[in-house]
Amino acid sequence: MSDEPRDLYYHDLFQDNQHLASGTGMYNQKPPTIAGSSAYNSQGFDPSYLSFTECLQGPMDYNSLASAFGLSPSSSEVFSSVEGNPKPIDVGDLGGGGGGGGGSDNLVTQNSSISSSSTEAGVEEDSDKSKKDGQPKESEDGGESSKKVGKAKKKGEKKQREPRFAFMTKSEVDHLEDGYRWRKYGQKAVKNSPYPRSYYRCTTQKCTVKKRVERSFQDPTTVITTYEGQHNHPIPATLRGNAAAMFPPSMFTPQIRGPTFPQDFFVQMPQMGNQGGANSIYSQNLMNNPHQQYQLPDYGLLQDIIPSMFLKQEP
DNA sequence: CGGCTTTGACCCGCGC
DNA sequence: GCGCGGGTCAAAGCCG
Repeated sequence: MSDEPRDLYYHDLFQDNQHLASGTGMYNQKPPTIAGSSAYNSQGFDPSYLSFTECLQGPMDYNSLASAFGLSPSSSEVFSSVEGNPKPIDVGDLGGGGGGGGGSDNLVTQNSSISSSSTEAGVEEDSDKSKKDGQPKESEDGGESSKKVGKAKKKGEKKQREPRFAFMTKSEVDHLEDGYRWRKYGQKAVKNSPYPRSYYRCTTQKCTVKKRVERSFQDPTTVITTYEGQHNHPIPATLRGNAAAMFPPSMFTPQIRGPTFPQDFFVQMPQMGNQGGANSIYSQNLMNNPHQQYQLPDYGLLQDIIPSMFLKQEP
């Protein structure tokens, strides 16, 4: 394990605003002002960006994403810049400082494989899934194990993950409404954290998107949500009129072409409201038009948030 | 009654 | 090889 698996970093806006202000490199930008607003355009935001949603369900590459966030397309630059920052944290630490520990596979490790092996991961993921989700209870052919989970998995086939991204929100509710329908399929205690981690799967057929939700043990008011995969469908129309209306159908043109999004990135949203509804709106706006001058009633301009997103890049 | 949550067990990768 | 921890399954229970 010499290949530094620190794939993912995030900037803790909640606690390190001051660092941001005096940070180095590209982070030497004004910290987001929730209530206020000022323009970040001058900071070099490129109008040619991709939406958050596109990250979820459409193809995109790191460079475009980077430029979208006003970061240099030069991955190494981004990386080093982040590295030198006040608080580079990998997702392992998020799970309540835990993960880091024994650490087995975390976002980081798993994704580094994606990063390095280019864009075929998605396919693998699918086939990998089909062994379970695809063929549910095959009943273990009544052979030996009657209750063992028949996980016939080919050895040698390394499990690959969909690209993921995570963001933090200040919220009292763990499961933030994001417009999609999720089914909880598991919950695990997080090592070194009093808060459990919940696992959700998109209930839409053939949609393999998953998400994990956990509360930061360092800041219990913060919820860490990690998405994995890309939605291949629009937001269920039945979901809160507001949410659905917010997304033009054209925005959901199926673009399942495998994970062309090679990296994980971590987004942190400052000061979310406490109500699911509020969070929902906020998130959705961000997801779809991260660079637009959305005026968020209680949280200020989205443009103030964008700079808080940042990327990582494995050299 | 269908869909969702809960929860214990199992699988698997990784570090020691 | 073993143990640990993360991730997933699936039966059972809950709820609208």
